[in-house]
Formats: sequence, structure tokens, C-alpha cells
Amino acid sequence: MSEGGGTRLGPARRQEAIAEQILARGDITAGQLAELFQVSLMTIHRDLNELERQGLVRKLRGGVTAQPSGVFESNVSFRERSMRAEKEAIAARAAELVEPGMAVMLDDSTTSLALARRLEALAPLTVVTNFLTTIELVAGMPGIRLIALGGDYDVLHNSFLGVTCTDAIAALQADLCFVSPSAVTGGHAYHQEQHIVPIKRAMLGSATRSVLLVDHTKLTRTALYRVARLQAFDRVIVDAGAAPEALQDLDQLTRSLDVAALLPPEAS
Amino acid sequence: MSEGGGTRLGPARRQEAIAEQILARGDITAGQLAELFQVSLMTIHRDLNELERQGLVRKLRGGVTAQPSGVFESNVSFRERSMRAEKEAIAARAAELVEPGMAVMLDDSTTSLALARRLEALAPLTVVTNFLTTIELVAGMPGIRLIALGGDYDVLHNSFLGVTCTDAIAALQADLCFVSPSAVTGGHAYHQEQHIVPIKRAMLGSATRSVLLVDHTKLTRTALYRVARLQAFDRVIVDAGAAPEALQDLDQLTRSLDVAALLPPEAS
DNA sequence: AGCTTTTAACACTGGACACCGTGATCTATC
DNA sequence: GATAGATCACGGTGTCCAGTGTTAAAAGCT
Repeated sequence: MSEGGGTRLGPARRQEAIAEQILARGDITAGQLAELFQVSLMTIHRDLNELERQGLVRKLRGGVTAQPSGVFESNVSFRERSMRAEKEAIAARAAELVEPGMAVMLDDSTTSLALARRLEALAPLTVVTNFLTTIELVAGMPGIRLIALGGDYDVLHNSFLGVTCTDAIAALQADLCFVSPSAVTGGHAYHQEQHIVPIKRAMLGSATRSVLLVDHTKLTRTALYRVARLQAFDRVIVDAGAAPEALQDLDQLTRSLDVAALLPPEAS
Repeated sequence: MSEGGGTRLGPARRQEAIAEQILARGDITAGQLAELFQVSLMTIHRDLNELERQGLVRKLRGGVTAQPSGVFESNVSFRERSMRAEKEAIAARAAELVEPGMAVMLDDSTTSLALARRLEALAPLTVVTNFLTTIELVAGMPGIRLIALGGDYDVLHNSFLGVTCTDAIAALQADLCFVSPSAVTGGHAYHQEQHIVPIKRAMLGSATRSVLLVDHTKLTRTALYRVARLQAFDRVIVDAGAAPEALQDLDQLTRSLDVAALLPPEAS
């Protein structure tokens, strides 16, 4: 991947490319990067500060080095950007299950957020969620009744957790809930963080029908804590990027599998 | 208040002015408003849609009418602009009661919001509230643990209400709660909206000590629903703008009255 | 000290987005 | 069905801010 003389990138893409360079070469100097991307030294330094803040690289006088492996792959914000098309595809398919008048429950995942953006068109609707980002979004939607799930605020996820939250969920009953795990393996859904698990389980238990939203990269990953069996969900939606054999395996283990085709690339 | 030929306002201020007009006249047509504010019909319609979304007015073919009384006063953006100095004075005094380590509960009043702004300096703290504005504010404060009270979202107050909320409150116990009514008369605190009352009562019941925050304009007003006796609060804080005889009366009826002097005007 | 690398401060700019108007189309009401 | 009112769709315009560069000061290294 040669960058020299290429078109000028936005900051996000450039930082991604910088990270790749560092990952590939091990280390590099700020001056070399400035030359490579045709931007000023100052801009490179700002990019590196951002990457360091995200925990991806280490800055030291005279250059930067890569962090020990694995950190890059697990980084959230990068994954979020690259899986956008998949999430939109899944969200579009999920939206088809929602009918006006329903009460739907959404967890604190970015996939659910993508779904939330599409709900305004399906009003009247009741939306229940513990995700502050979704709450702020839906609060501005006319025709949508919003029930927020309170609880202990978690900065990392920007959502509300804990007993207060599970209690609130238990006191409700939604028609449909959408949950997204961080990994799916061997007939089970997993999540890497312990305190998220009870929330998703409670949602599962407080909805008449439940849907699991999974992008295909999660099929090849693992996470520590088991959330539930796939059979516990009435439906599983996965995007079409998954390997055929993975889809076959998945189909065996789910009550109803739904493969969402990628949407035509947006005009954006 | 004459608007004709005045300077062109931003959309927020114009909408506020439109709301005032409607409140004052009872009803009016879109065409009249367009003439009054020197903007196109389309813009007026957009403004009215927004006001309707906020629940302030009702649109019907041929014009708009005001909602039943009291609603306008409840509107957040309206409340926020009034009595700024008084609220700051009260909030400053209230902040003196908060000590690091405490769990404090705040209701969905702009006075409580003013208090919330001062809490970052008192970290570590636990803040409990059902007010979305406060939630968003406190979520960004390092060192403050935030517990959000969920419930049915209310556009008018930008807060969460209903059984879900009162249940959540009942399951907690704070050291200190701050509540602000919309009127205080004859030894009782009142609020003009029925569905707010159970929330404030629940907060009162779930805190070891409770404080009522009142700006002096509320002493001369009345509202329909009784919240609680003033004796039920451990302390009442009022700003110094009240009439001396009103303060004397109040002193008779409260366990502990606190008169907050107005602060020197801020540089902002 | 003398050099290089990094940070700080300030001004500029281009693109995004909010805001508004115009004309066409849709929809209630009589 | 006629008409006034409301909405839709599109394009223009101004504002705001993220992103960037430049210059100067600060901080490390040898």
C-alpha cells in the first residue's frame, strides 16, 4: 500500500493509515510520516497523540513504535468505522420486524443504534433502552414514546447498568428486543464484559420475541462471558459478509437465521 | 410586546416569541405570524411543528391554539431563561450542604441543574437524577458517579417519569435530596403537573435529608397539586429577593430556613 | 551550549449543516 | 370540485467549527 502523492485523506482515514504503517514497519519517525502523507509535522504529531490516547501506539522522542500485538485488533473506534456498512444492512433487515404500535427494547450496542435511527419512520412506537446515545437520539423523535432504563452510568459504553437497570427491565415487557453480543461461537453468544451480561439477559427475559444482531466478524471471535444460547433467540440476523460454511454452521444452531445483504453504498 | 420591523431573530428566539404571542392571544393564524415576524409561511409552519413537538401548542387547520394553561411555564427552555441570578444564588448555598462522598438526588428542575453544575468541584460524589439535561451534564464529569433514573420520557420537562421512575427511586437511598416545586403557599409545596408529584414525593422518601429549593417568585404563586408539607423538608433555601414579611411567614412554617444572598454578577 | 524534537498559540480555510425561501404538490373543508 | 391551507422538494446562503499550517517557545538529547 503506497501512499505517496495520493489524494489527501480525512483525519480519521489518515490516522488509520498511519497506524497501519506503524504496525507494518514497527517504528517510524514523525518526519517520515509527514513526508509520506504530505502534511505538516504538527498534524502528524496531533494524529500520533490521538492514536496514543486510543492506546494504539507509543510515542517516544524521535519517533513512534507499535504497541504489543492484539491491541490494534481489539480497538473499538476502528472496528466501528469499518463495519458500518454491515451494521446498516443488519439494521435495515431488523427494522422490517418492527411494526407500528410495538414496544421495542434496544441494548447499548452500535448496531442497535443504527436500528434506532430507522425507527422514526415506524411511529407510533415505544422504545426502551439503557443506551444514552440512543436515548438522546430518540428523545428528539416525534411520535416515539421513549422509556429510558436508568442505572449506574458507565462512561465506557455511555449506558446505564447495574441492579437498578435490571430491575427496571424486569418490570417491563416489550414486544420485541434487539441484542448484540461481542462474539458468537459454538451456539452461544458471548460478551467480554461481565457487567453487561445481566442487562442483555434481562432484556431477553422481558421481551415476547428476541432478536440477536451479529455482524460477520463476530463469528470468528471469542469473548469471556457467556450471555445465552443462540436457541434462546427467536431470530438471528447476520450480514452477508460471513463465510458460507460459517453461515451453514450458524443455521444449524439457530431457530431462524436471517442473512442481510449489503445495501447499495450510500450517497454519503 | 411589538415585533414588527424588529431585528431578525434566530429560530430559537423567534419560536419563543411565537409561543408568547399564542399564549397571549389564545389563537392566531400562520399568515399573521408570518407578517408579524417578517418570515415566510413555510418558516412559520416549521416553527409551529417544533412547538407542537414540544407540546406547547396545538396546530389545526387555519391556525394554532394554546395548550391548556400551565404547560408553557413547564417548558424547559423557558424555565431556564428566567430567574437565572436567583437560581445561582440558591444553588451556591445548596452546594455548601454537599460533602465529598455523599449520594445526592436531584429532581428535574432548572434550579437543581444549577446546583449540578457546581458539583464537579465536590468529587467524589454520587449523583442520582431523572433529568436528562443533568444526566448529560454529569456524564461528562470525572470523579462523579452517576445513577440515572429511568422512566417514561417527557418531552416537556426533558426528564423521566412514571412508575418505572418511582420504583427506581424507591430502591435507592440517598444522603441528600434537592427538590424544587413550582409554588409554595401556606406551608405546603405545590406543582402544577400531576405526574411530577409522585416523583418528588418518592425522592423525599428515599433520602436521609431533604432540601427544598425555592426562588422568591414562587412564594406568590399557586399551583394545583400538593407535593408535601414544608415541614417534611429538613431545610428550605430561598433567595433574598423575597419580601420580608413573606420570609417571616415562611420561617414560621419550616424546620430550617436559609436565605441565599444574590451573588455578584458573573463575567459571562 | 547547540541542536533536534515537541508543544503551544493563533489565524486561516473549506466543507458541513442549519436555516430560509420558492414553487410545486398534496389535502382538508365547504 | 374549488379553494385555501399545509407539506414536500429543492436550492441558495450564511455561520460555525473541525482540521490544518505557521511561527514561536519549550523541552530533551548529546
